[in-house]
Amino acid sequence: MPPSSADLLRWYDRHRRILPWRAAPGRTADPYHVWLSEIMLQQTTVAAVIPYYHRFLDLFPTIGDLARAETDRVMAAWAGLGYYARARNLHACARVVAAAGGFPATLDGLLALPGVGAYTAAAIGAIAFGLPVVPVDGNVERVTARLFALTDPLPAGRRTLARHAATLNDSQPARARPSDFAQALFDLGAGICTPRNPACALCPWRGECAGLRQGIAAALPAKAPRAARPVRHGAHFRATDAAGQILLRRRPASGLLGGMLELPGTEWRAEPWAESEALAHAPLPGPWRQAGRVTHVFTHFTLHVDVYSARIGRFPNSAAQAGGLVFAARDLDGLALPSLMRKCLAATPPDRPTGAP
DNA sequence: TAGACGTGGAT
DNA sequence: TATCCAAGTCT
Repeated sequence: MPPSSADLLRWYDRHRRILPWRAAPGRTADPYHVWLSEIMLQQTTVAAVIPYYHRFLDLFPTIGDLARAETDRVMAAWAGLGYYARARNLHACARVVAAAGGFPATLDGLLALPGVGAYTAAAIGAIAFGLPVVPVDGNVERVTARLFALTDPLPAGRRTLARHAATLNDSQPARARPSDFAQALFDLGAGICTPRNPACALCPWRGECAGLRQGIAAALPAKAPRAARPVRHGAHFRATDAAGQILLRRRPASGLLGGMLELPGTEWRAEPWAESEALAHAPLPGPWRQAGRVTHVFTHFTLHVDVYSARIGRFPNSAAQAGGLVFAARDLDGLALPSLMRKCLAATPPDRPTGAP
């Protein structure tokens, strides 16, 4: 027997989560709010997103404000959230949408926007425009795998999962409330059908769940084993001048931490850097001392950074010519510094000026 | 298709 | 401490 969308919606009406980007019952959400939240929520927890979401709406109340903002302001507001291509695409998308006078209300139109893939297009379509589609995110994959007892490991089994998920809204109650149905699936996955220790006894679909009936629900979806995470090493340099300014530079516009600021440093490679070797990459003559060591875990490698610190009287012009950017240390909070670089700065309190107490 | 792409919290 | 995980997209 297919799952009853009416049962899920009834459960949702009693248990739905209150979230800043959600419309009040019976109201339609603002497409700008839905889109902004969906981009932020990609591979990111609700708890991490909420403060960023509020800050963005404070800084950029409308998509026009976001479109007109300088890129670095957007990157700075995103700093710490990770996956910075999302911020670059967010800004590009805002410009496209603002120029067009609003979001497209079709799946194909949404899918053509920068940073909007199959999931996000469906989510915006269902939530903001009432399109009768099922957005398939990690929650919906998990619910679907368990409901139909689909045991093919991810990511290979993704096609099969999506095909089954697309049938979830086949019945009339779901079709009548596409926005609520999509969000009901999210809430079910986040609150009941959780990755570990699912609360099957409380599930509105417990009677129709093949995974529960077969006793395999908690083990689904199966996932292919992951590759081991390699280790890389780097060195970065914190130079502070007499005025309390520090020297930064801009990373390339694409790739890892693309478009963000960083302390000048070496490349990141498999072999550790000997001190003498690292110092050859210092942006200034020094004198440098190793002031800290930072470990940072990225998705696909672990990075160990030796952080060197030096206080010099005044930055030479050659530093700026080499792409160096000078900022007051007290302004660092508002800069486009990724978490890795904030760790490096926190690990190296600035050297005291000679003679200071 | 598989790998690149961040971060912080939970277990 | 180690591993997993979170409303994925792009190449």
